[in-house]
Amino acid sequence: MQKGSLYAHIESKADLLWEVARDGAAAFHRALDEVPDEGPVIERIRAALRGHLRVVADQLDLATVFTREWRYLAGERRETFLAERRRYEERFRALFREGRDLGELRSDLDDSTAALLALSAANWAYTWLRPGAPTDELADRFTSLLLDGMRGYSSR
Amino acid sequence: MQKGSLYAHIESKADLLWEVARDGAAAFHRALDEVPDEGPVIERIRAALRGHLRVVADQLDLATVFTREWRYLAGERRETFLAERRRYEERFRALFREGRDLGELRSDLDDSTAALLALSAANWAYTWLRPGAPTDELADRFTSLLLDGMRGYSSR
DNA sequence: CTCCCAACCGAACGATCGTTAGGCTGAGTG
DNA sequence: CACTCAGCCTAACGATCGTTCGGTTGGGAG
Repeated sequence: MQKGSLYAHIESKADLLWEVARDGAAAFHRALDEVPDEGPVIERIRAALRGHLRVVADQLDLATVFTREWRYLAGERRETFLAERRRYEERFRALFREGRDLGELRSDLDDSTAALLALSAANWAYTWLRPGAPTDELADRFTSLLLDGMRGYSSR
Repeated sequence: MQKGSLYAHIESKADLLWEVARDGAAAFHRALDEVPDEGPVIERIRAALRGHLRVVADQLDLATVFTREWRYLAGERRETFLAERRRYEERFRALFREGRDLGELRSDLDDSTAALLALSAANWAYTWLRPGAPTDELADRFTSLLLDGMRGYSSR
């Protein structure tokens, strides 16, 4: 398809970015919706990381816009998008907070730092994950390291 | 300064990118050079993370090129840069490997996953860290989480 | 005082980018 | 069969980008 033909489907380049950004936000939130809100928090964290990495590998274009290209959005669209992004981060943070409050994670856990560390790893994946790569195992390795750390031995 | 005036100092835009990419690689390697190669591995990991985040906060432009914009390098320059980048990652991985082999970290540690997780967090920082931010404390929070995990209690 | 030289300005060039508009094609529909 | 319509191509427009080049400025050095 030639570049001009694209304009039979979109209004402007900025509109296209906005559409893709919304699709990306929806994809990541949908992945989080699949995570049960009952059961062991540890399993839910694992599921959330799996879901995120799946979106990255299966819809790399969406993920790239969601994680980086969104900053070329302008004005109100940018603000609206950022609110969705913050909500996504907050949903992640809530997982860690709940795990701590329920006694499944250490009582002195800083949920902001925990979410930042987990989401940094998840977000950074868009730079090197290739489409179609198997990601569940990778997500589980991350989860295991995040939960049990590098020092001492696993309690599982 | 007008855009044209820049060409009194550089040959081309591509050359400028190449210079900055080399400066960035040098800055990150120099930060790693400051990490002692003796002493507890755990302290060296902390120092390495501190060093990386310091470069990000103090030289955000260099860090941005080192972590993302390098991919607009072409041909041989790109390959040369990527070799330096891989060497940087390998130096990180070696820290975790040594920690495992010396018994300071768990014996079943996957040093590749560990380095990937730590460097993902360190790299992602360029998207949100603002220049001049205090980073040592952040690096230490990351280090603590990575070492001891979110489950159980710290052994320190 | 004159000259030099580094550093920047200002205008212009071709190339690329975002966008528009008109035309072609081919698979339905009546 | 004529007609529609979605989907693509092609050529062109103004704007921006990377780059060049001659000119201007403001300090030193002789």
